[in-house]
Amino acid sequence: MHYPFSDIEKQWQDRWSSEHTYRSTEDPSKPKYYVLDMFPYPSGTGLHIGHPEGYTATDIVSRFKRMCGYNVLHPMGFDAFGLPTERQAMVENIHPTVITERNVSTFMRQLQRIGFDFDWTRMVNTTDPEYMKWTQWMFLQIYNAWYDADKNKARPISELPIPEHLSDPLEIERYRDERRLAYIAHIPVNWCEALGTVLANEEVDEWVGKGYTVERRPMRQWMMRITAYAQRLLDDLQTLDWPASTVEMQRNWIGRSEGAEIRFPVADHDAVITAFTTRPDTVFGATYMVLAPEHPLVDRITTEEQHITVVEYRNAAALKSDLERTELAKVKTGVPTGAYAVNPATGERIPIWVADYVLAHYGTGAIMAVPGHDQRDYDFARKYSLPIVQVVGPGSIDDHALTEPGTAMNSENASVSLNGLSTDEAKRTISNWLEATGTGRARIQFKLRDWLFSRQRYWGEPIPILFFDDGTKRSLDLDELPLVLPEVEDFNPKGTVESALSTVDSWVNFTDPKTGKHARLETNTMPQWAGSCWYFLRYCDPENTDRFASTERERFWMGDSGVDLYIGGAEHAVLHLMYARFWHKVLFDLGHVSTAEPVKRLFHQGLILGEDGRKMSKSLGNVLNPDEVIDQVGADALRLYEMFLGPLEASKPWNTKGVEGITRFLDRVWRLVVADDGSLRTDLQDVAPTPEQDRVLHATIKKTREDIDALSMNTAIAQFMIFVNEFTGAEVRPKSAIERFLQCLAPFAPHIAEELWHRMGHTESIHLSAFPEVDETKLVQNEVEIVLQVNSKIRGKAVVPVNADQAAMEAIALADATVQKHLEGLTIRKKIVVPGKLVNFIAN
RNA sequence: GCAAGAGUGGCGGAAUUGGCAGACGCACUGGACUCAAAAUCCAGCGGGCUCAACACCCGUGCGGGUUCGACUCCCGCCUCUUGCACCA
Repeated sequence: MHYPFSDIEKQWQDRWSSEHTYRSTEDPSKPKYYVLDMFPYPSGTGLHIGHPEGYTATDIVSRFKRMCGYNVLHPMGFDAFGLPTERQAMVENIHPTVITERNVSTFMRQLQRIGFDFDWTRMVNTTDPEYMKWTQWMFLQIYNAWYDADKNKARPISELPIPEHLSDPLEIERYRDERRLAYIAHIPVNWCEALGTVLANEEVDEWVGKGYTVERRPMRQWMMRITAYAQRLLDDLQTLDWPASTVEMQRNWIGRSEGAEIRFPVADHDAVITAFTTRPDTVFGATYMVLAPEHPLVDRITTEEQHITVVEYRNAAALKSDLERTELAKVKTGVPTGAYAVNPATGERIPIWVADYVLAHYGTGAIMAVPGHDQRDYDFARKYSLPIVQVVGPGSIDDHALTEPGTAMNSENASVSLNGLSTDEAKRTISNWLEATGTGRARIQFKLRDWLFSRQRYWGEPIPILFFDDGTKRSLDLDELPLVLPEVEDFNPKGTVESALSTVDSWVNFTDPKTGKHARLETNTMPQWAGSCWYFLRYCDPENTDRFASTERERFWMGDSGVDLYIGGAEHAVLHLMYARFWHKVLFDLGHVSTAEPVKRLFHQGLILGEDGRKMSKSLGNVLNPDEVIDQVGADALRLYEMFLGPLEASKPWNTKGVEGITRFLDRVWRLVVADDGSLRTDLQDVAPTPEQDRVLHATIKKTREDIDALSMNTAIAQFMIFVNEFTGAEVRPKSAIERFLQCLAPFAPHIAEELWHRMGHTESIHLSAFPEVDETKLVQNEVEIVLQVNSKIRGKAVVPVNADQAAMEAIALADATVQKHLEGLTIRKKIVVPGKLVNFIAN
């Protein structure tokens, strides 16, 4: 029969809660450890089986660190703003606040059943007005800041030098607005009519996959100037202990490329086309130019004859989705504008085309096409019979473009020659020439784009900006925050580009008490990412009403390296983790936080797949509910099983038989201490462990310590099983060894460990006890088994004293019958002796 | 296409300054206990050869290489997963 997990788990959870066992301490004499989970979105479906995986891992680490004498912060909260709640509210016709409360309480109940050591007094909820207040305040910090490129940091907008020629307040305001880190722009965005909102590029796939239609539409939007931080976001990746794949993804996302921008005058026209290229050394081979269909110069330079063709082409391109313009469109299309540009290097007139293989939002939206050395340009030139010139050798451009570096050729004019130079030299030389002649300059281009920050939804943080009738505006002061959402009758999409907030006239339209002027409030709200950019700061000091967190407590917990360990899914590798880094850096520049990076060590747990090896989903019917698993086998078994399944970072399938193996193990642990009748076992005695028992015990302590630090929970549990196998077979079970084993087990299976600890006579919680130390002397073995080899093949084994010298080992090896057999008739040419490992005779 | 990571028994997985491949668990087989079953306990469990033991041979995706010795290091492939994808 199973041990009584359902009784003891509930009982200990209640007792830990009433005794505040896991209340975070802030003892300045002890070091701190901040271990963080990515907080969940409280969906209506409740916790799924994947949630406890990462949470259990952090729970183990936090319990272990607490037992090692650290002040530990292991908090939990809810990322509760977002579209699904609003949609659920619409379906059920209940206010999102109520839905959120309901979902949060379900999540909390489920989390508590698993026995996590979260300090619930520090719980945060992004929709709580007291939390929102600081999200809005931080937004305004960003809004009221500009990026000082000289000092390479953000500074308050009040410190922005205003050019002397500006005197009109509106002009000064515009000058500032153009430099704020949060600003309004009119750009094409992903608009979803059915959802009634714009979506971030990264969100589009998800909703299109669910059958929604997303179109590109130019709209007024709030943007975050994350691009100002591109270089720092890239550089600081080196300081982080993050998964290589995530660092790589962020690097790609930032997409730094070095090159030059080159100015091409339009022939017989005053316009100039600026093109960005990473290969300025090939400028002599630029035989045509291409503008993106959306490029602002297209209208100005297109000739009368080409006008209709170009307009038609542009309209067709506008209707294409991004998918059609990229993935599906392997065949490039384009039309000539009829205009010509002058290649500044060759002085030749080259035709200007419009083609949608050039993206409006990257670089300058225009390229110099070098078909000889760029495959895309090559394909296009071949299709439309444009000239192809080779300016880099060696090799032939008969079949394809030569994109590799080489030696410049055919690249000479009256004032500069690249001929004979390597690609690197040629780049330097031409960049200097461009600069000297005013036709261009070296430049670094990033792929990263500014962050689209506004949503046209109800269920998000309102943007605290007032617009006055005279065209001026002001941001709300701290004493006016939080700006809370108004009650609405109906938050369904209105088919307009404004959120449901715009329908609440009394909220939107009012007389500003501070200025006495008539004002309109911004009706856009913030995206879900906003609240998750800084929640880890709020955990440090969640009750604070004067600041998002006091300086002292922020410094105490964020220390000099920020969050010590952050565990969450890899799906946030670029979005949340990039946004949060940016947000944190702005706060850092403005002096509000003490670290340049929020998270020192990051780890992604893998997916738990269905028993069939496929991703769990409702439609496949392979979804598991943690509540059911706990009902059947208990929380400790659920925790242990999820950890034993395999490496934390790997995706691995659930296996019900495997769960049985874990329950069997826990039953064995129970029986190590408790007899069938429920009393303490009589063979549990105050005796000294045997040397072998001591060795297993200390190996277990050592492995537990090492494996928790390495997040290798599965191998620690394997060691627990070895311990239990060893001690189950013992006639007498030394109490001291069993107790120390329970302390090792405690972070993993907190309930059973606590119960047995108390049954063995302790009155204090095992989770507040000091983690056992390793006695290395107990691990030293007197004798070791070595391998005897002849010509590198294993021919025997021998047990030798651990300190046996080479001669002794050789002698033992030579005495082995099988070794002798294999050496018969051969001469030993070489002897390899590795102390404690092997003896190898090379003979022929 | 580019980038990152992975490939080990029937299954999940262990093992890295190069030194006994398969720890631990699951499944399976046998035994003990039982009238019997379940549970529990004990033992076995990569493949080949062998009645069996000893001995021997093969074996970490494939093909090469370095080395006394390679799951581990190097070169070239194949497959899978994830991410990015006309980024000039």
